[in-house]
Amino acid sequence: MNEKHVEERKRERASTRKGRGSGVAYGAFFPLRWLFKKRGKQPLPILLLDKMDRTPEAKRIAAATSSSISSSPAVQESPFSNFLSNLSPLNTATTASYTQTLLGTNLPTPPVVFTSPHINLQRETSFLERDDIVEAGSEVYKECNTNIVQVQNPSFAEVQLCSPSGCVDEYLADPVEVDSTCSADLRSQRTNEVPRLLHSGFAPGKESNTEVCDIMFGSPENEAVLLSDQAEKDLPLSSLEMSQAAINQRDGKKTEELSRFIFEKVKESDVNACLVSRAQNCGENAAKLQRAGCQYDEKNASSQSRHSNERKKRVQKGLVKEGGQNERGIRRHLQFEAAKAYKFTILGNSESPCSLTHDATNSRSPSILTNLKSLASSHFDNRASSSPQDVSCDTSQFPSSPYESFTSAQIGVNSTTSAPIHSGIGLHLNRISRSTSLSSDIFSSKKSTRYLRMPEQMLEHGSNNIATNSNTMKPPCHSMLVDQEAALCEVGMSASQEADEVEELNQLSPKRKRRKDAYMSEGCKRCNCRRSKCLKLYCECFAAGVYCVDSCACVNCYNKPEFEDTVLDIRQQIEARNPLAFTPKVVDNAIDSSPNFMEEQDLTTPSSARHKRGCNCKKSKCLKRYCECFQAKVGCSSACRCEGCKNTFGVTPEPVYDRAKRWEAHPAEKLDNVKGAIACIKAPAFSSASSSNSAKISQAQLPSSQLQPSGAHYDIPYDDTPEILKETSNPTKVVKASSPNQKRVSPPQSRSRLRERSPTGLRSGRKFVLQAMPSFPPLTPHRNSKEGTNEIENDDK
DNA sequence: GAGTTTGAAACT
DNA sequence: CAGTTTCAAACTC
Repeated sequence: MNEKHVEERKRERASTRKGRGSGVAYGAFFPLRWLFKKRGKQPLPILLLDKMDRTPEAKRIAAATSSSISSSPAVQESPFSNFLSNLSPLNTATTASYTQTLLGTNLPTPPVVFTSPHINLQRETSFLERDDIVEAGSEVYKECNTNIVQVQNPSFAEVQLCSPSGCVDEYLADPVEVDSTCSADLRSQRTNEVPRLLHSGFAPGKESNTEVCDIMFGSPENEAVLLSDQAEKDLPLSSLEMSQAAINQRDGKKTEELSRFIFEKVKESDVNACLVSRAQNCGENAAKLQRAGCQYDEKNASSQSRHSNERKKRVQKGLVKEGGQNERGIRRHLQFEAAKAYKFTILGNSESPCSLTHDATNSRSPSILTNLKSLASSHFDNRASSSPQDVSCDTSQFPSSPYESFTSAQIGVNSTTSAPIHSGIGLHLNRISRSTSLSSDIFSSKKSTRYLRMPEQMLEHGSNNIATNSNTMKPPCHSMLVDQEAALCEVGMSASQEADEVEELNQLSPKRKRRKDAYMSEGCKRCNCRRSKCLKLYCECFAAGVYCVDSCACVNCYNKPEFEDTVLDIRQQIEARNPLAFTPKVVDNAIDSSPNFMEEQDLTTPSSARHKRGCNCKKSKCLKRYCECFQAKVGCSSACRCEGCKNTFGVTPEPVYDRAKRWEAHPAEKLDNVKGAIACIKAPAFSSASSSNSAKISQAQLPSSQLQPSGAHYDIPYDDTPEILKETSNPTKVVKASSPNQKRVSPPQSRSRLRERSPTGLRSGRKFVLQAMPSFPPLTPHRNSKEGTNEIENDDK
């Protein structure tokens, strides 16, 4: 942190600024900025927290940061981009309007990464009736309940968020998926053509580019025809019942090819141009789709159509302040991971568990499916409670940027169902991102659960199964570009939950009660940061991946949409230090374990969840909210290093730390413990997880075979192999396997000896765990390796 | 509401 | 990387 860096950053942004105004959809290029960063073409800006203030200069810097996303001149001037810029003129009011809004050179660039309602409002609207989606969703819900296994690709099994206000859905739902669903065959054909083009070489010629682009993103003309035909044939809902297998096959192939293709395109710096073209096509599709959607409305949903049209008019007139009262307390989730996922895909990182291939293979993870199931359940529960008039669905909210598409993707309906996926650029970047971060979609669907209105609730309902799942499932990619605020704040709680809330509220201290009350009334979490600028993990909002809201009492807050770039930078820096920094603190054992284990676990108990890193309490005895485990209403696990733990949600007979110390003092006991652990492992079934003490024991002694690789087992303590555990001759190893406190347990010589004996075994095993987890993919290759290193180090500890 | 305690996060 | 500092929430008075 020094002045030099500040100046460099200013200059860098000033120079970048000059390149703006190219008429390129801003959002579409944003990921490339990340790409260039990662590829070393642009140094990572060093954010100077200490230098930041509310001065105009600082704001200017922040604004400049936000605006420094335009494509490079080189890209813009490439033959390919020139060609594409002449293609697919924006001839619809929709596109023109939106493009104009975004491309105004003098306008502050709206936050794209954090999909903003404002952006949405600027778009012209066309509505599919929400009831249609809801109705379709009901069908899917049945499907999910009866045969969840059919959902082979969780990344597409997104849950339509259905807030009472409906505002989120309205602006994010995208009916193109209907198109994509119905045109699966056509798209498959296109997909099949991609390899041919790729193998035959890609020349930046006009025809080839056009062809590839159309194949890549789908011909807008064809899609439009399909849409129209579909609408005329009155097919929209029937399309929802299309074979999931066919869809997945198609998507799987396509995304894989797309990722490859995009990677090639990035190399040629022409992806921007291609995206431009597709952004334009997207606009065309929007108009066509809009027409198609209107036809359908007229035929099938006259009453809803009326409401839709009324709302459309209001929106067009700018009279609808989306959400109305319902947007109070609304905030936007930070959406970094989506960008990273996209970037990752662009980079074609084969190491990433986020890779498409990985996605395809891991998408069948039973735990994922289970989570999906619960999510679907909760989602549709919410959906069922939505009032009809609030379920209109704006079909024209095409994302014009990848980020917006991410948003839609995340909130969009399960593609198995009516999954709104965008044609054109949005659709495909979206799909890539979704494929790349398959779990994130599902996990981020936490917004669809009534327990997860806000992060704090996620913790406070940690004892609840669904909440636990959601906690667990809040992924590193948890905060994908989502405009989920309304949902987070609006989704209601059940009566019992509310009663619990009230009871809990009554037990709180007055101050805490006020805070809690404010929270409950606001429906959103509020921070009170004074010095961190809400850009550190100290800030609960920031740590939760949400923007601060006006009701926050924070001072000098930078965790706001207008500082999105700053937030992104900071977040990236934090994740560089700790890739799991933004992962949920509480994970569900169910996710960490095999289906068998899940069956044997009582998932309704707090013990089914545990704190990811474990607490480190010394004085609170894990009996106060200082303790993160206690706060999350989960039992302390073997990951904890607490002293004198009396966690009522799950207390080991003997705190691990104490036990570790005892072992250290009396090594002879180690062997006994080892034998006991092995005996426990060999036990046919785990004891009831509802036992408060079982959490630590079962987790610590769980054989790795049951922990991997299906789940998001990114935690450290339990991933040693059974072989290691079986080596009872070396008690230290068993201590390692069963306790995260090995750092304090293992004598240095033992550790070194362990390394000597198994120089690679543990490392590979650790990496396997990390790479096998679909839910929390490393964000960058660097981080990937770093994380692996960290895990190894932790292992050594 | 002010002050203290606590433990996580950040820093050195 | 262990120790220290910073930070904000939790808690007490």
